[in-house]
Amino acid sequence: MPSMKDVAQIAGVSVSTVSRVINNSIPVDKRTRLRVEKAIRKLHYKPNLLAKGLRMRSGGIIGLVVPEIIHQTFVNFIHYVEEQIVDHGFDLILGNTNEDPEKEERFIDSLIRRNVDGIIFSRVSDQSRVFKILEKTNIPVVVVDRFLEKEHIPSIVLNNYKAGILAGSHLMSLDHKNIACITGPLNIALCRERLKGFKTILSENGILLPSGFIYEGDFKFESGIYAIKKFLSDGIKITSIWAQNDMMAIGALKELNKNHIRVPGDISLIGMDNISSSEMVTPSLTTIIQPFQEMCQKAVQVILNHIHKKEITLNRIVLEPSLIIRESTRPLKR
Amino acid sequence: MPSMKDVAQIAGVSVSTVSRVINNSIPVDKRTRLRVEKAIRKLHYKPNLLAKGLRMRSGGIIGLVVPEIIHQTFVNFIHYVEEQIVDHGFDLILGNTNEDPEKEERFIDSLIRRNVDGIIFSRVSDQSRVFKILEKTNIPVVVVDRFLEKEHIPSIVLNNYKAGILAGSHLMSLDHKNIACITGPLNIALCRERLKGFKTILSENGILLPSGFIYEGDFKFESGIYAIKKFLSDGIKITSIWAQNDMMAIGALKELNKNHIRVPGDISLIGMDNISSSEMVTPSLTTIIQPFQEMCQKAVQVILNHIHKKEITLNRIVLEPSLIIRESTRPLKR
DNA sequence: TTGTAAGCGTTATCAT
DNA sequence: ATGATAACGCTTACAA
Repeated sequence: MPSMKDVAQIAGVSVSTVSRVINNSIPVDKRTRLRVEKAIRKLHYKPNLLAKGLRMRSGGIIGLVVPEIIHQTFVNFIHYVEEQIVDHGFDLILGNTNEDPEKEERFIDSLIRRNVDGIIFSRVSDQSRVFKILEKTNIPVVVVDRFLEKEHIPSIVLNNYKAGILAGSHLMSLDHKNIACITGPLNIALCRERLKGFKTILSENGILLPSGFIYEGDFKFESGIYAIKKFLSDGIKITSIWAQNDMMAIGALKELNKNHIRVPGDISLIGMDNISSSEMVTPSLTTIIQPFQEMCQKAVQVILNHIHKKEITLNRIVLEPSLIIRESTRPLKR
Repeated sequence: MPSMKDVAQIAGVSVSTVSRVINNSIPVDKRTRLRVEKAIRKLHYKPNLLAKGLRMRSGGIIGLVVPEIIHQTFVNFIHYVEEQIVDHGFDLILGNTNEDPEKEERFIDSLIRRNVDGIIFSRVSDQSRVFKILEKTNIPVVVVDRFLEKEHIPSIVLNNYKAGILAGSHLMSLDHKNIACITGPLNIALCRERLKGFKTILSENGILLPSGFIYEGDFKFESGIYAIKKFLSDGIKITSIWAQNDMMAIGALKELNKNHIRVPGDISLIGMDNISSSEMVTPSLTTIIQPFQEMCQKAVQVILNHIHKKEITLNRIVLEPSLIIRESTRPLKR
């Protein structure tokens, strides 16, 4: 690979001049600029990014930390973050922590040592020790899909409370009164928020959500299956269910099918996330959409603002979910 | 961030000694080594990777090029490649080309300028100009899921012909004789291979696959829907279908459901890829498994071999598909 | 407008 | 066994 030196030699100038031409930082004489550009073309010269990054203390890289790769939510984050990032001339280093604090720490470490320009986390735990490490680096950081109570770190979150409201309202608008909920892990705040919104809107309309009507799952397909098994063996009478993500909703659908309970004929079903399978299954799922693309846009924006020393976002940015009605919900027949 | 200089100062040695301790390249006196290590711990010192990469002409990075991110096949590649790579101490830079040659070129360019240690492609086109560029760099390169005819670049591919054989054999073992196929884009070699295997095994058993029984799709959900619409409007009589990926199979399933054609009651259905939805739908899909993990392992292995100057793989490595039987196929009733 | 030279944080060569 | 020193390829005062 040719270096600036080579270009300088061919153009008959010094390396600083070449640098100036490339970054057009300082005015350069038209004629010499032309000579330099010609040399650059001739050699197919491209500045080395490590040298540049080393010198500028800025690697031209954004790190994205996900707790899992094979999971549509994070695939969305990866997709949209990549899209945003390359648009702004950065490269993306992807790291999967597998929820392992040690892997997480190693990855963050590596990012710091690469002079990254920013780090985007999706769904870290409050406990995560990495924030302590990052505090002393002034590397721009943002958390997506999770609000950290204690830390003063900007986060982009969904209005999960509202999601619960949307699900509940829709079901009630269809006249359902016997309603169940399959939640995600309740040690995750966003699951509690969703449930809270759901409960609130129901109770405001005089509908109770007994604890037996709530099944705590883990966001996986199997949870949906177990939930239905539980509901069935408990013999509770319900006409509708909200599952806090599509995966569990589809699990529920599968188990309902197996027991010859029709959706939406006997039971209306709502999911959340709008994963691709949600419109592929029969019946297609009524679900709640998270604006993933917008979340990632905001996340990258927060980083860029920080880099350019504009307003540093210290609070949270809240985005709104929306309902998409498909085939799995219908008015209660009397 | 502290540098070697800081460590050296505290330990009262020169930077070279610090470097030696870290890389234990050359023997260092036990006592000085201890002093240095203490200083390192005290400062939480970690070598800067850009400086190291610049000096060593090796960035400690592997680039992964995918044509698309939101697509289970590539999600698999991303997942397994990441897994492999960090195991070997590299970081992963991910680039999505969106099938756009210009984006592809920019990405490769960026990788080269970062002194990457290897590049893994998934499914590039034969036309791709980047290989010309890469030829002069002697950066290890490997292609997954695609065999490049012309170039002498190692590739990891599936035995797609065999996949066709597996699908056909399974259907015939269930006594099916009226068989249709929904293919991927036939300008992609692997689709032609799959079809060829399928046709071959059928004809060896005296079963014809008339052109009207073949629908050329594009691997997307909608293709499955259109295929069924076409078969139905053409009025062809079939009892089983192989779709060359699960996405299209699920589309077909959806459209069959809509037309009250039962799977597997009226029609047996096979997919390919074993995407997560394939066991979530009802009936769960009989499908063909690609050993994605193994493919990625081999890919990384090829890169590592090249790096360590061991045997440089110049040929293709072929891996075998396997059949997993679930609910969507059953013996033909007479 | 241009060149010289120092510095970013390493590793590697050559002395000592 | 250890230390200077050059070099990796770039940017940026400072000089000219």
